[in-house]
Amino acid sequence: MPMAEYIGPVARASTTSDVFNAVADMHRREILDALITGEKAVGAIVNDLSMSQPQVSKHLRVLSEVGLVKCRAEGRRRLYRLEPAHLRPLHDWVAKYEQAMNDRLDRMDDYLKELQRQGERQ
Amino acid sequence: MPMAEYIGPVARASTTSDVFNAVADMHRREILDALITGEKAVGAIVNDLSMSQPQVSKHLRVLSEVGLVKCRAEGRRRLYRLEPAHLRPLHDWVAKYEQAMNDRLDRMDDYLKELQRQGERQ
DNA sequence: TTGACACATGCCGATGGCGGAATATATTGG
DNA sequence: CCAATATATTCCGCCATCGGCATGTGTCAA
Repeated sequence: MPMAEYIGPVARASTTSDVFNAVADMHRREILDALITGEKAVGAIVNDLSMSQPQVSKHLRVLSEVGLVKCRAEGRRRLYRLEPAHLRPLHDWVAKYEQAMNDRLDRMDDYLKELQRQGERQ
Repeated sequence: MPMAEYIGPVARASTTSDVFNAVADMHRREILDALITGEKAVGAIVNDLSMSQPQVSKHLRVLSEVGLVKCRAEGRRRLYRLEPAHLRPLHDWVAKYEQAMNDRLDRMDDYLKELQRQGERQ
């Protein structure tokens, strides 16, 4: 068998800067979860979760680049807030599978709900 | 300033085998999208998308490990099918943000729908 | 059994991304 | 201006992952 010439890695889909990758990281999800109650300063996030400050800043940068958070300066603090509308791509993508989801396994779920309704009526 | 001792990389959240990471990869999303119409053999996927066969097999392995696809042998072919129920974690996580999503930007959406309804009535 | 087909797996090089440490930048108070 | 605080950025090492290539494994057909 002839050894084929090595071609080399093809230009890979440049990662970060798409929402799917942004939320793939657990720590970034934790940060988003922390912001769900309202805007927070970086230091508050650092305290709430226990991550280093540079780590938080860098993750916030990634989240910012995909639009999932916005920043507002107040004195020497930066208040970050959620921009949940930018989860749309993710939401829409998952929604495509809900039909299939309902068609397959969640028949059982419907069945259970039906039983429940009948139980309530008696 | 004293040089701090280097501690080394902390045990990082072991990646693959969570759904978020599985769908973070564009090619894996394409494979899932290809399976949305029903089960397909590996070769069919290789043809539909244009990826190498080992690439497809490896991505299918990752998707399989997180339960997003199941495999069925038919002769010498392996038919893969979607298991959309395993998108639940993703779905539930995104759903947490829908309230915030509606509360913020989609007031405009509601407003547009209201206008539309009024337009239909006249 | 042999050969062809369908797929999985192993190995490799390269790249990206993550976290830690250190430093830079900006803002406030005295 | 100076020190302290709050955050961003830079540099670096390591590891995971990705894709290409080659090969292994199982199945069918003749």
